[in-house]
Amino acid sequence: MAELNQFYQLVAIADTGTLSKAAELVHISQPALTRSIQKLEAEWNVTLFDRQKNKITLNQTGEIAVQYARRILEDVNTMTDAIQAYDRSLRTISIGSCAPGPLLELLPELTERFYGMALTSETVSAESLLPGLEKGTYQLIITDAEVTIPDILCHPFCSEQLYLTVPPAHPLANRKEGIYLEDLAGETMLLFKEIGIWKNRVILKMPQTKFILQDQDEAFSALIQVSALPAFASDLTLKHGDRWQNQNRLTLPILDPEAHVTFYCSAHKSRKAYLPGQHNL
Amino acid sequence: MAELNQFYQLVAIADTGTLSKAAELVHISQPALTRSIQKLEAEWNVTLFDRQKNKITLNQTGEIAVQYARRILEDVNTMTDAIQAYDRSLRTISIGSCAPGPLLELLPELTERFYGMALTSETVSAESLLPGLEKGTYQLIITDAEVTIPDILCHPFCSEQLYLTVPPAHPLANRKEGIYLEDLAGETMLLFKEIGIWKNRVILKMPQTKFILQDQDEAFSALIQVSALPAFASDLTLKHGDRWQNQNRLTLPILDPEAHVTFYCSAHKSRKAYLPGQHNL
DNA sequence: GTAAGTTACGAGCGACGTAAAAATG
DNA sequence: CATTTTTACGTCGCTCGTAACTTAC
Repeated sequence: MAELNQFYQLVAIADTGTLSKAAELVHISQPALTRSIQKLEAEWNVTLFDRQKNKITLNQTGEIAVQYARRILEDVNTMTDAIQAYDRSLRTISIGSCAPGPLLELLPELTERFYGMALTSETVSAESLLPGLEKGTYQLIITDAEVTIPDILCHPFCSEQLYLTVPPAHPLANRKEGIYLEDLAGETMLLFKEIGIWKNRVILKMPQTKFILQDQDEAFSALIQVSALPAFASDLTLKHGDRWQNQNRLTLPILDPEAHVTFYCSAHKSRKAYLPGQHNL
Repeated sequence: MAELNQFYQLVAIADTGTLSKAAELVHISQPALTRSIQKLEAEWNVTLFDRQKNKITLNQTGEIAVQYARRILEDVNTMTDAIQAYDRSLRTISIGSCAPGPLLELLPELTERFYGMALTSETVSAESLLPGLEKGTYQLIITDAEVTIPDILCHPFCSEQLYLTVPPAHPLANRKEGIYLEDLAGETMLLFKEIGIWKNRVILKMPQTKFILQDQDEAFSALIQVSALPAFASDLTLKHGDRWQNQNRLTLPILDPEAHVTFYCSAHKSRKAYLPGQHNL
């Protein structure tokens, strides 16, 4: 039987023009390549090359063979890609969340419970979560509202409380009992860009506040360190991130009701095992 | 590198359901098949089967792999078919003729001069010869008129003279000087079916004559033997065929001008070598 | 002389088959 | 007990690389 190996060698000869260079390309000796091609010709009982004493050239039959060989090798490549991608998908839990905070709670738990599986997570718009769950883009989604759809299991998962962090010298620093969003009117704040649902719940209700956006995690931490600007935090980011460690800042709870969210975790009932326990509730 | 061999084995497992039967199908021992499949899985770093202790079943990844493997194996089959067909076409001289007689002259000569090449010939309608030559269906055509087309070489090749054969007891048997087609009015004749141009030149001009058609060569010879009916022959069929041997028949020349034809042989100038010498001219 | 292709020859590795073990019904 | 799969082990064969030869530029 002809083998892919030989197709590969054939294409290499077509690409390089000589047996010697092709042999180098496919990492065998030149005589070995000669024999391999001779064997292929014998197998098919055809002539693929015009042979002069020290020169070989693809003949018409050979050109046709190379065309086919190229296509088949490509097909085999897409085959292996597809197979490996599918296999990986079986070992991967993809998580979509409407906010970054719950992922801080969820990922460590899943990492531990499903050792050996790959976890991918992203914070995306709330509207794309349910379609993503149904199309299989996500096996697990985190929403800020309960999901009631047949075959989809939904548990309350955790809550998140928003805080303001300010340097001790900041005028608001003495408001230990908490502040309201409207107290921040006229202020300039640092704001992490990927905050999902918080944008609609909080930021859009603060038209009087100016925000300096930052989408890189490290850069954000650095800015927190060097600037005196207030910024948002939450019980979850405070609990998990090292973003706030050693920052010498005060944390003041936001008292508006929008600043407290309950998150729900949903998965298809066939993926029941992925659903986490309840946290912070 | 994964090899076609393994694809074949994979498909065999999918088709038979067990390693044992598949091993039999692909003519290796069952442990060898186990190893080969294990190697494939290791190569791709993927699991293709659900394994119980003494049972294996294709998993989803495996099903996908089988689908691809089937298609690729089919593609390889069409590949080899195409390559071998093309190679054969390079070693084949296809001849189209407007009459069977000249082929009797031509084929022996070409067989000798192009030993190792395959010859295919057929008697077809005169109109399909030139298109066939230009499309490459034929490399050589025999016509009853000269061909004058650029890049096409045309030589007069041979002539054919029509005869009537009758048993000695036939009323026409004494017409040694020859007869005319109209003399056959009212007669019933044996006629070989595949006569190409002769149908238009001769048969259609004999509305008063009845013909018994026969398209099998051997059956025609047998009928000649046992019947007293007149039939057509020609100098070429008399020279070459054994159809007339030991038939104890008289041959009378047909005196009509239509009964004598000059044939021309044409080929593309790139196939100049195929053109035969001149015969019977 | 250099570079390319084919043939000859010997060696090593890989795939094969046999045998044995383990599990299932 | 028959069937199926996996592992172990020894052998055979295939393919490889080196070397030598031929040819061409």
